[in-house]
Amino acid sequence: MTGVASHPHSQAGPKRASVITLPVSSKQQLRPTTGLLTDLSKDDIANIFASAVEHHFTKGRTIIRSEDPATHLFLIKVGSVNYYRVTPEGREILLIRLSAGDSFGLGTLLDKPIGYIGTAETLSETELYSWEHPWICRYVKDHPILALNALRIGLEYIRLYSDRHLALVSDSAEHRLTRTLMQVGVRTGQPHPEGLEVNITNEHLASLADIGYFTASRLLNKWRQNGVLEKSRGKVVIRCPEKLLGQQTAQTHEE
Amino acid sequence: MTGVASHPHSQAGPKRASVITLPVSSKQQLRPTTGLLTDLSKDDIANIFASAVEHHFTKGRTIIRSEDPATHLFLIKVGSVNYYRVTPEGREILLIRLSAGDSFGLGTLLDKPIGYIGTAETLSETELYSWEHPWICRYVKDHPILALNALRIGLEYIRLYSDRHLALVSDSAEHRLTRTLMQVGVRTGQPHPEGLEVNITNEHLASLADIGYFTASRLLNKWRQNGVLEKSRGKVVIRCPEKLLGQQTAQTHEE
DNA sequence: CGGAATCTTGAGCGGCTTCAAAACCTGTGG
DNA sequence: CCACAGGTTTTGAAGCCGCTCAAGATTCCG
Repeated sequence: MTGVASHPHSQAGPKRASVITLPVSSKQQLRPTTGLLTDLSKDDIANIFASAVEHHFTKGRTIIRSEDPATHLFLIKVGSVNYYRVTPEGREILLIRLSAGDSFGLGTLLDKPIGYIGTAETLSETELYSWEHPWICRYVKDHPILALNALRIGLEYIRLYSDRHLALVSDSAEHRLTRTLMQVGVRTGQPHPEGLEVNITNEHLASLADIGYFTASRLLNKWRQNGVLEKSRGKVVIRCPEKLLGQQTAQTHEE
Repeated sequence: MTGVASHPHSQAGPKRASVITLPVSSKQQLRPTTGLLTDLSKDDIANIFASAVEHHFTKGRTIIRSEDPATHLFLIKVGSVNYYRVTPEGREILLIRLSAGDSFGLGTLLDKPIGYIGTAETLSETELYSWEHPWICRYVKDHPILALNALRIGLEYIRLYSDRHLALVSDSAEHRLTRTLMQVGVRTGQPHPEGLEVNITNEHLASLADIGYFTASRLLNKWRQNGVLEKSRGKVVIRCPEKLLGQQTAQTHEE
């Protein structure tokens, strides 16, 4: 759940997202190096999109469901979706938040696909491309690079996921929330006169950071009082990332 | 750390490990469906092994180190290794325990490999095959199936890893330890007159289950007193798996 | 305006972790 | 054969972080 954040960002366009450098001290990789369609020729890419089906989803729709047999590969054109799993007790655990350029259903590249790992649900109006298993599967045979791109993405997920895991067993709730907030900010944040704007609820933030619902609220409030960020319903504006990172060690010298 | 367990089991031999059914109620997949070399022709496999370099390691040797650039692909011939990462504070967090038939260093299939994710350290006398990045990389170009196998393995890891994560945020320490014990038992356990023998220390078990060192000792003792298992230095013998699973709900009605 | 979703704030407590110290087991070498 | 050192395990006691629960305030939207 935690910082799983980062992800691909390329696709249709000939331009590839460049790796941006962050005001983050640690060596964690916040931006992925490649997307699913990286290194394919323009013709191939055109071909792929020509074979895609476009879908339009309203907010709050479920696209795929955890455990279902994987039949379609998806790539997000515009919008964002939550990718999560549900515990036996019914709690939803966010694995990652995907946005434009990200893909899911990678299992469909396999001849005998494994079931979808998580459930994908739109957070806003979302458009996405989809391909059916037989087609994508045939296509992979001719373009092995696709399988390699998927492998790279998968390995990056594993790394990010183990990052989150390490944080969960060795960091404090506070530390984890800063990590998560920074990562989500970098991935899906929007420029804002006052800083970096992130559209996310406390609940989702908490789930991504693997902390309690209320704990998140308390921490965010503390930071708001410190002037590090602003908070309103479903939105966070990070004013100074540096200070946010600093909080971890500086702790609450006040209160 | 947790149930990461399962993994490939095929390779040189023409026989493929069949999926075994377990006395485990949940639908979790304890045995992987394929190994890295699945679906390659006999000739190809022979070819691959002909190009491999064999290594021999004594107990406690480090084979690869987390963050190092990935230069070699490894496949375990015989023995077992711990695959772990280290927290900033120096604690070792076990990601998975690998054994014969398992491979690591999958990032080397990529043209531009990502660094090794974890550190691999032998637990016993271990023999393994290795291939250098340029070679394996060239080979993948001609045999895309390799990339697909690696992708499948990666996706299975992601699922197992998120399983572990869900368990960590929603299950009790006790529940997690039973899960872990069963998984390790199935993967690396040996037949034993009294039940299933698992060679592992409390410390490693605890790390895989994401629980404290001492908590593991206490739980194991409780179960030993209930006659569910036997414990000695570095070894656990599971007498009745069913009861072990039952513990979770049955709790300690005694004490 | 009403209702639903989101967020705040306080108080209590509980499952694990942490720390300390001692017992134990195993292989090694004298 | 015994003793010793290293790694492993046990057991007790104390304490804390963050979860849980309850109840209210706030914001949004139709």
